Amino acid sequence: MTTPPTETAAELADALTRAMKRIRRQTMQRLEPYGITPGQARALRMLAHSPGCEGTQAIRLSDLADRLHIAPRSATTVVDALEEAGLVERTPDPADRRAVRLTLTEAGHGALERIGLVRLEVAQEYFGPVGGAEQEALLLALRAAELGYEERRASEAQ
Amino acid sequence: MTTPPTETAAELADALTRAMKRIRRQTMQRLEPYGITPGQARALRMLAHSPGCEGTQAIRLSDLADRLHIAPRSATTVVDALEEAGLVERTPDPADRRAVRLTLTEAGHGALERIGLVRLEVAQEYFGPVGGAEQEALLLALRAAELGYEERRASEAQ
DNA sequence: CCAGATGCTGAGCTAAGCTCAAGGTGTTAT
DNA sequence: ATAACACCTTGAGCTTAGCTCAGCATCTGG
Repeated sequence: MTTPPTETAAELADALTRAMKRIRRQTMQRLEPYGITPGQARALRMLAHSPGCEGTQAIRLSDLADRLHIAPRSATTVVDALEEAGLVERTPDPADRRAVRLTLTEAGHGALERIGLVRLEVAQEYFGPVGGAEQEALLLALRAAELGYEERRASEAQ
Repeated sequence: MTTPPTETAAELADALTRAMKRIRRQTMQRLEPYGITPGQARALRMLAHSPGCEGTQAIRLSDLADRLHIAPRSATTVVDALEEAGLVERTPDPADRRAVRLTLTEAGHGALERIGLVRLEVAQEYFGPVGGAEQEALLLALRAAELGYEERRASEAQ
């Protein structure tokens, strides 16, 4: 639609791939000393985005699995490790005794903060050479693409 | 340096992560019917970027490993699969009988073409909502970031 | 109050990486 | 010339992060 810029999009995808690979690599390396694997970091970030403290209930294991796009059984394993490391706690759901609620411990919040800092640091380093205004523009463009993607998916699912 | 746009960079990294995840997922899904795994696609693309036909010699297995950032032993496995599928050929290096040279077969070139088309298609779909000019700008920004990264790495290695 | 759905986990599998070691080749210094 | 060392590939066996299937405990609609 609308005379596509043919190759630009593909090169964009390539550049994005390289960027992500590098950013992930860097982040992983700097997180390793803390004993945090990428998978654990993802899980912690999901937990952070889910209230779990006041108003709403803490997230349950299967919801975590959904958000991470992994099978519930796999989430069990991730949470095992996180609990072993003292970063999250399994607490029984008072309202449904089958379910397990997950809450971040003090140490979990600490880890999360470190993760945030590392991510910020790496991102700033990587995008350092790009001007602030251009960064904003880039962000807007990516958001536009995201939005389009989500709309498309929504309409496909009817 | 230069009053950093603090959060923008981090959000950028997040947006990039989501974009990549989606693009990879789509590409993978559309390549699956052809029986091509992402790892194989990566390898084929590397082989394509390496002459292998005229002037210079075809690439050797350990070079492929280097470029894919995997251990030589792992490249062996990838190439096994590719050869099994009839997409590449191992040929003995006349000049060094330890080495194995890798060349794309006819079928390999065909597969490569399909891969290219799928990648293009997916990228165009994803970045469709972003204007052509903005796509160019995005690409330039990413290239700037890449360049900075490469310089940094080069200077670190002295 | 019971049949079927739901939530978690044990057991065991797969894919894609890894290391270590060995066999066949090159290369270089004595 | 040859001994010593370095290099290319691959066999064997391990690790990690995911998966499915089955099973138990628990909920819930009829």
